[in-house]
Amino acid sequence: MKDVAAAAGVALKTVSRVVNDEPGVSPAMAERVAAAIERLGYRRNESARVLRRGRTATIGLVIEDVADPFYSEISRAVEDVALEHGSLVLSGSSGEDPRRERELVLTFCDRRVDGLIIVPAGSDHEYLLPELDAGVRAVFADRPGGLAEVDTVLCDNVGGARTGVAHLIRHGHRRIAFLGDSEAIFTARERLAGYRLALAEAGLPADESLITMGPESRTGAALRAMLAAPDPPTAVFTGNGRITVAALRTGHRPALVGFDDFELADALTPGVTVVAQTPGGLGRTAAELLFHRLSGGSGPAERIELPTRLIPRGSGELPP
Amino acid sequence: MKDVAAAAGVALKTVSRVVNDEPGVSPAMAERVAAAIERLGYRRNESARVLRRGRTATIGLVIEDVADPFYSEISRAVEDVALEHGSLVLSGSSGEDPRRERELVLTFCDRRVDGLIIVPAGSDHEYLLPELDAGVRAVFADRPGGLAEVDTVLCDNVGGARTGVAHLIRHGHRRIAFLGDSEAIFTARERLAGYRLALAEAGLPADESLITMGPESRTGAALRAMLAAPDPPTAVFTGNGRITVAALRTGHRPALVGFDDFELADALTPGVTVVAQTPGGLGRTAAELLFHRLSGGSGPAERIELPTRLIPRGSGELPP
DNA sequence: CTGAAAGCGCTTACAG
DNA sequence: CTGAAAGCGCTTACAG
Repeated sequence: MKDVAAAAGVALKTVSRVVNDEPGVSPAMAERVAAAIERLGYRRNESARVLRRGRTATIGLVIEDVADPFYSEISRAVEDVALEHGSLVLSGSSGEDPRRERELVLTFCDRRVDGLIIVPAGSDHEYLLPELDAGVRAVFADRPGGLAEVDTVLCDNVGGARTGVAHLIRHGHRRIAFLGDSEAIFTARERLAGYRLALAEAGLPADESLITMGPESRTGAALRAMLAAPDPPTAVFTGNGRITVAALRTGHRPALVGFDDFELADALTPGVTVVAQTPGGLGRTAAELLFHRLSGGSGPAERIELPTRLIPRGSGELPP
Repeated sequence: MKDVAAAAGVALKTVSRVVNDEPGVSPAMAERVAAAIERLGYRRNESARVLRRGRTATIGLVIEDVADPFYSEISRAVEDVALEHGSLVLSGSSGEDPRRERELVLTFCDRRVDGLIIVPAGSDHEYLLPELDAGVRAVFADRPGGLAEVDTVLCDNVGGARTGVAHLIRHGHRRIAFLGDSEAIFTARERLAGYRLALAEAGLPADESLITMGPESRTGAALRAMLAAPDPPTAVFTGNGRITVAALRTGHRPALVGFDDFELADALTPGVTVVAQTPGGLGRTAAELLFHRLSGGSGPAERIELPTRLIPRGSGELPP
């Protein structure tokens, strides 16, 4: 910038004005400065700018795993919204490890991100307090975090699971298994609650031997064991996309409704009936809420719940 | 830092030494400073550090679309390697638009990233030259860019396609269709070349009416038209994961080998035979090469080609 | 082992 | 409309 100022024969401040499109520069002078910028190939140093201004025009995104289609769709949506607002995205995968989540968040804060979108791996977010005090804005997505004063965007987990299970009941099933993710995960617990709710509403008993909670690596064995037992389930409700896929991999094809839509759900035989949420919508909503706050939006913390949608494709309409 | 220095009763430089684990601080003093840091909740301002040091410990990643599983696996691998080297990743999706690629890259350069990993959307990378001169390191991944002096990591596109098509020929097919992505894309052209090579090696004629190049939105119609024509193909080779999925969606199940592995390829009936590349390996190799350069690794530009692997699952072993 | 001074490249606040 | 000075929070280079 100093070189540009010298080349154009003006003061530093004038170059700064031109670079930032600030008003109050005569056209002639602006022209002269622009020419010097062009000639020298000058580009503003963002680090210096950040140091002075405080805002980095960067947000941090912490998800579980970018390689998981659910989270990569969230990523894409967040990225798109950020771009619309002239921001960039630093992202990182926590791998469901609360310590890693914390580390990533704090690293992002050291880089002075303006805001954070966090898919909480843990439930304790005390560590965020000093950062929030320092002015960082945060939004929890997909799951609530441990701080009530932070905006949160979820999907209707209970309602979605309830709808899916009710659908199986309507098609005549009485013994319906629930294969969910680890109970440590909020969404897994909520969906289990929706399952129980649907059974209760239909006056059906909840047989605990038909419920398994755990990572998808254990889904296959659990399903096989249930189907081999006396009085096996005639239908299965799977608690997320990875678990649905793991269940399908077993080769068994009981009646099935899965939480989360996934690629090729319609290409299998039969097509897989799902309760679809929109990860893109989740990401977009969280990002828009964040930028709303960053541009001064005030008011109490919001808790937004996005609807789900049942998509019948065949597997959920099989008779017992 | 000033506050910490005051609180500990030492000079700024001493605090800096402690914060950066520099040698030459007496244990007693280090202790005193550490206590003050703890007490005041001090955290180093990275922007100021960057401004002074030059290095940002951040790299930029430009891919086509994070929401595409192929690229999100690359992302994850790059992120992991970056973390191992204490770096963060700014990422962006170009959407196959060369202008968007350029914009993202230059924005990343404005933020003074140390290095770039680019999946080129365009073939003209003149715009990178000034940045390279300014000291940014770059690696092209998945496709070569327009600069021979830049390190490049690819997979063996020609060899992979050749192997896949030869596999179909070995199973008795004589009329094999090729459904590839747009000819504007390097990998699509290379794979088409591999297809032609395999046919030529088997002494089979290349029937141009069996070749379609274009985005996956046109795959379904193209395949249906081919199968409805007189003398239809008995087998299909699909040029990437998205196109394979689009072909499967038609419901038709000719013999098929697809480039790229994908989730559920083994759960379909029949299982889908694929030529698998390892997106994770691509990302990891590119990132490791980048960090090697960043830590001073010299020598001429490398061009690394990763092998592919044929995975027979049924669809590629169907007879004509 | 410890520190005082200068400077990285900008923007802020103020003066003219 | 234009500019000179101070300062953002660090690190570098040098002195003691």
